[in-house]
Amino acid sequence: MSLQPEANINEIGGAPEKGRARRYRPGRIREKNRERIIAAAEEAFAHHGFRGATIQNIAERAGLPKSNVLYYFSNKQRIYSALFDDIMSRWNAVFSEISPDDDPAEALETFIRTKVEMSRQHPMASRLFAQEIIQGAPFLKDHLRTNVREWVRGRAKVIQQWIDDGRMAPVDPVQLIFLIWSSTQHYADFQVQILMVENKAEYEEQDFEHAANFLTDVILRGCGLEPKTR
Amino acid sequence: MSLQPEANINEIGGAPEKGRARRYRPGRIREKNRERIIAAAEEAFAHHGFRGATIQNIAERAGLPKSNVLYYFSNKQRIYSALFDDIMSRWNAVFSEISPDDDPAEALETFIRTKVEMSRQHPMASRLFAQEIIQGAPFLKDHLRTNVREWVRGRAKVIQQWIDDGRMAPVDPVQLIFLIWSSTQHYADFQVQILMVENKAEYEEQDFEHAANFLTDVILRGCGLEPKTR
DNA sequence: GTCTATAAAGGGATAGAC
DNA sequence: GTCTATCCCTTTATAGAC
Repeated sequence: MSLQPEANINEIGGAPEKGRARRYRPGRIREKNRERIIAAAEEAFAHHGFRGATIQNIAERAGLPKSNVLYYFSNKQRIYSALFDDIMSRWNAVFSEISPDDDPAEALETFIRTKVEMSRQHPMASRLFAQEIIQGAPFLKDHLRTNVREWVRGRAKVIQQWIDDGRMAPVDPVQLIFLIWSSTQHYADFQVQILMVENKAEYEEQDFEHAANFLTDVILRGCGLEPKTR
Repeated sequence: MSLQPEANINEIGGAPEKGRARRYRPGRIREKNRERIIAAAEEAFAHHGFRGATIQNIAERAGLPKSNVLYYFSNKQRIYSALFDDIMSRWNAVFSEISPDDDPAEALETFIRTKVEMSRQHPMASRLFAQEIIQGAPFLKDHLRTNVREWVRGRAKVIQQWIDDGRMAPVDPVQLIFLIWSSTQHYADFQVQILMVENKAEYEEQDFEHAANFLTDVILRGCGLEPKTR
C-alpha cells in the first residue's frame, strides 16, 4: 500500500554516490524501513493502545534499533498518525459508490461482504481503529465529526431513498450502517473470543465465507430483502 | 454491586475502638475505598488498556494517594483481575435461563434488549472487556476457553432445537449469538463514534430504546420471526 | 490505616560519534 | 543514514515514619 510507481521521483535529483553504478535508488532504504516500522507499529498499537505501546517494542518488531525508529518518525504520535492515513483511506472506499438507482439487496450484500473481507485481510488495522475509538478517539475525533459524519449522512440518504421507493423495509438507515460495521468488524476485533468459543487455533478461509453468508442472510432478510448471490 | 447485606460479618469480631460509640463498622472504610478504587480502575483501564493505565491515574480518579491504592490491592494485576469478577458474573446472567419450550421471538428479544440495557448501564465494563479481548485476552483466555465456550454451546443447542422444530429460520446459532453480542455492545464500545456521527454531546434515554427496537426488528425478522412487543 | 520517601526499572527523546 | 550513550521523566513497588 502507498508504494509509488516504478519510476521514482527521487532518481532525478539524486547524485549517484561518487560516480559508482549503485543499484539502489536514493530513498529506497528509507521507504523500506518506513514500511517495516509502520507494520510493526500497527501490531504494537493494536495490541497495547497508544500509551501502552512502546517505541522499543515497535523497534524490536521491525528489527531496528530504537533510535532508528525515531529517526524516521520524530516522535510517537507521528508514527500513530501515519497509521491512520492508510487505514482511513481504505475504509472510505467501501460502500462509497452507491446510488438510489442501485439494487438495495445487491449493494448491501456487497457492503457486508467487503467489510468481512477487510476484517480478514486487515485485522490489525481494525483492532487499532477499535482501540482508538474505545479510548475516546483522541486522535480521530475531528475526523469522525467531519468526514465520517458526512460519509454516513450520504449513504443513509441513499438507503432512505430505497425505503421511500418501497424497495426495502423501513429501518433506520444510520442504525443499519452501525449494525453492519459492528457485526463485520467483530470478526477481526474479537477474533480471540471467537476462536476460543469455536475451539480453533486460527481462522480458516471458509470461516469468513460462512460468516459473510450468515450476515448477508440475516441482515438482508431483516431489511425485507432477499440475498441475490448463491 | 457486590455490596454485602446490611448485617456485616465484621461486626462480630471488631472491638469498638477505645469503648467510644463509633458509628463505623470495622472494615467499612476498607469496603468503601475498595469500591472507589474499583470504579476508578474500570475507567482507567477502559480508557488506556492494561499497560497504558497507571496506578497514579487510578488513585487520582479515586481521590486517594497512590500508595493507598497499593495498600488495598498489592499490585496492578490484582486490581485488573478484581474488575472482571464483577463483569463476568453480570455478563453470565443474561440469556442463561432459556429452554427449548420458550418462545424464540420472546427469548431473543429479551436477550437483545437486556444486552442493550447493559451497554447503557455499564459502558465502562463493556469497553474494558472489549479492550481485553482486542489485546488478545491475556487474562481471560482460560475463561473464554472454558466457561464462555460452554455457555455458548448450551445456548446454541436451544436455538438449534427451535430451528429443528421449525419455529425459526435455519441460521447458525453460534453466529447469531456473535451478531447479538457485537451489535449491542457496539453502543457502549463505539459510543464516541456514534455520538460524533449523530452530532450529539451525549446519549439520551430514547436513543437506547430506539437502538433496541431497531436491532430487535432487524434481527428477529432476519431469523424469520416477528417481534412480540410494541 | 495513611502517607512520604525512595529504590529500581523502563519510557520518550536528543546529542553526537561513526 | 546508523547506532551508542545518555538525559530526564514516569512508572511500579516497597520501606518505614506517623
